[in-house]
Amino acid sequence: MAAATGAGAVSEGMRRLTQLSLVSKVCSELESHLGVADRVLAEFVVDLGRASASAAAFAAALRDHGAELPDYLVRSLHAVIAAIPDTAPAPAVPTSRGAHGTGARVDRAAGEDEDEDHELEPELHQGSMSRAAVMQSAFIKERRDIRTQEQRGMVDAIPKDLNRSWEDPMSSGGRYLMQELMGTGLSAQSVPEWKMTYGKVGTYGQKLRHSIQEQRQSLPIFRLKKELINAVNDNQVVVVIGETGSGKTTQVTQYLAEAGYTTKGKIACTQPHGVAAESIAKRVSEEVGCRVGEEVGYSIRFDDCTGPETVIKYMTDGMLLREILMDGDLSSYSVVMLDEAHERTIYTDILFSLLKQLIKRRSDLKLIVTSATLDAEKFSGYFFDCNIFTIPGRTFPVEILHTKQPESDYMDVALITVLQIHLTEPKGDILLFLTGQEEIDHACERLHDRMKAFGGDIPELIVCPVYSALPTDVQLKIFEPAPPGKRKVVVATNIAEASITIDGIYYVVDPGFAKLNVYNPKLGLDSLVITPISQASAKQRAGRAGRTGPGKCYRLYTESAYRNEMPPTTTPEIQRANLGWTVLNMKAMGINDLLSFDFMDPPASQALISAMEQLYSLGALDEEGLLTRLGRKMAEFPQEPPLSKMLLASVDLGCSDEILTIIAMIQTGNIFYRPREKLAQADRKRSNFFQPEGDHLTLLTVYEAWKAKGFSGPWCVENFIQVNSLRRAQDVRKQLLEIMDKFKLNVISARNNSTKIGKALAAGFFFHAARKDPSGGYRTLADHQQVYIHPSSALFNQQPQWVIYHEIVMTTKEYMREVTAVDPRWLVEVAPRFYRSVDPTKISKRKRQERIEPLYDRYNEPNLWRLSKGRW
DNA sequence: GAGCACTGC
Repeated sequence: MAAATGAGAVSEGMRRLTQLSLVSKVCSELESHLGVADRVLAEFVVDLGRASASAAAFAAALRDHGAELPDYLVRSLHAVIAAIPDTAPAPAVPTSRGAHGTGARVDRAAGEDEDEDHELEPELHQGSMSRAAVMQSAFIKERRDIRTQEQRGMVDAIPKDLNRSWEDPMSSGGRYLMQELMGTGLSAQSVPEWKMTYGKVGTYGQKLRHSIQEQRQSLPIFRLKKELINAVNDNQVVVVIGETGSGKTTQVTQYLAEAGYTTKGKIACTQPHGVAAESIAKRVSEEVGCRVGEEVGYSIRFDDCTGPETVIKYMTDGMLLREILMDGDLSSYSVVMLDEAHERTIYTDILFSLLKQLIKRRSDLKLIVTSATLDAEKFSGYFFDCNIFTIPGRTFPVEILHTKQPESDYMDVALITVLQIHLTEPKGDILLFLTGQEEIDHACERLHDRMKAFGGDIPELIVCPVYSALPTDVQLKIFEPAPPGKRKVVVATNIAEASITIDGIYYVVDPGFAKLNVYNPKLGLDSLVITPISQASAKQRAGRAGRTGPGKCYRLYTESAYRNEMPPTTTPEIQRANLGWTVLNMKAMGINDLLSFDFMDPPASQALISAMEQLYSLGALDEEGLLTRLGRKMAEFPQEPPLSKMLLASVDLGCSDEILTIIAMIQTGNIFYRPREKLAQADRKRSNFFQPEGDHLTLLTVYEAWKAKGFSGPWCVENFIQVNSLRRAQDVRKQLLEIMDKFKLNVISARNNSTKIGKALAAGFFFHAARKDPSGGYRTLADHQQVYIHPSSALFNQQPQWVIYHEIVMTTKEYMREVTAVDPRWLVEVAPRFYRSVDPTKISKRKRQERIEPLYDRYNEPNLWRLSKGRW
């Protein structure tokens, strides 16, 4: 079938087109007859229809599987099929349930050759029916699942208009991209089929319809060019409200360059996301007519694509913060544009304050802060009541649909909605927001499977997962519209909410929710919480549907939930994150009085204090809260302070080679790949790497083994290891190594001396120590919390007396992740500010067993740390 | 016996 070409294929395509419109008609008919609540049944029927090669087959399938449907429905469906003008009576199909009228079939397309049809028909028919048989059990099961949801009131989530048909002529030969990819060297056995389409997505080049200049001039900002330049000339700070699609990000820099600002220095434009900085720089360099890295460049972690000629520099906000650390006056810049400032990353928030001070010192420096409408007044107020410049957006209306009742399981409803859009809505790509990688993978897999089951019967739906573990170039490709006649569904996290331009999206499905990292300073513990998104985020998401034309946004929550339960804006990151790294860097910039620092929205003072306590116990701050020499070195490393401490300690201990690798691996995360369907096999493979000392050495072992195999990709696949993660670890390691070189820190191997490695680990993570508890599990030494070794740990079956852990995750229990066994004497040795051995003659029986205790109770007496003396 | 994002340096 797949190979059918020529007239046969045309007639097949025509047949399927007719088939499709038939199913649409059935569905719209269903809707008018049965109302919304039966749309689940409609889904089922649609599925049956898709699996059938003809109306007759459809009718037969209805009779065979109709036992699951109410009689009245089966009757009315047969009536509908028979009444469709394009159908003609076909030979009755024998059925056990007797006759509900006769079956029907689709007319052949005009001019079709009789013989060919005969040749095709049996094969199509059989193939389709056997597919239908395979699908039957799945559909019935799924329908039951859906029915359960129906009882929970979910069915109204399914969008209404089923009566529209697909506008574009689809390609009948739309086969699966994976078939083209066979033989690319990827092992089909280990890589899920739907993932194999990655490399193909976006390789179609979209021809630009207009010249670049025409495009630039069509942007809403173009009319305001002169006013904008004047505003910047006349004001040192301007807040710019640039709505989506206004062109501010790409044009403002160019206008200011044309106005002569680049003769006095560079123009910096910050972005919260590296992918955005990179893609924008590429776009702007096209417009300017240079290569990236010449006049226009970008600078993100691991990728500094700038040169001596670079005058327009797109960069991450974190990168500009690092530059301020090196040059407090930013003397090489004439303009700083903080773009997407409403996203309120920690870095933008600190840049706010630093730049506010800097413009007092440098009257020639221009500052532009872009903002969403909602925050503009606040931003202006913070920057001396500066002027607000509004650029209207070029957006199309977006119809917003809410559900009538709350959802309890957004995932299924989201998938049904996507399919519904695909089957019934006119052309346009779909963007679905989910909360995490696993959800995305799961969704893509199910969509792909479903589409495969449909075969070539309906237009192709290209499934595009987007999350950070994917290589950047793949992500960038995904942001192009689908080729004509095909539809794309981008399944993404909040990464797609803003910053990144995705064209061709007409439909947005927003369940939403999002995962937010919430830091509890009292417990010193990060936890990921699925929380409802803010109204502002919801608007952003909906806006994604109106970039290319009028769109629709399907919100899988009620309008009342939107109004009453969702917060207007998201809490700025600085008020919910662990501030260790931030505080260390501020100290390194010479900002000592953090409690009276001019934050736009100050973090809780408890969060600042506990960050300072942690830095003190690591030896990065002294008793006065001033940066130590050790702290200064730690600030050079782009990672959490405990990791930097661990690395610096490893230099003295003589195991920095190993610790470098461990740090790179631990920061990368997601090393082991555990596909749902091969959990046992994946876990077996993983356990081959287990080391008796614990997870840190296990990670080291994985990396070393990969290295010994020449950094081989197939080896990773074989061992259920995520090759992208290892490559990133390799990058991180390389970067850390460069910093080590810069400061002439020795890279020494411990040569299997695991004690050295253990001590280095303890030097960074001594406050994450726990002791086996007689009542089961462990208790942390610092605050006696009950915790457990994570079942994925190499030590899960060992349960050693004393351990240190990298982090605690709260899931069903409080689990320690990345656990290593330690000798408690190491703790006293490496962290004298935090632990001391207890005099056995002066303590209680219980304490005598422990023989080690934290030096102070940091929660009840937060200031006690000032009393302890230590030498660093 | 398990569930977890994103970004940034």
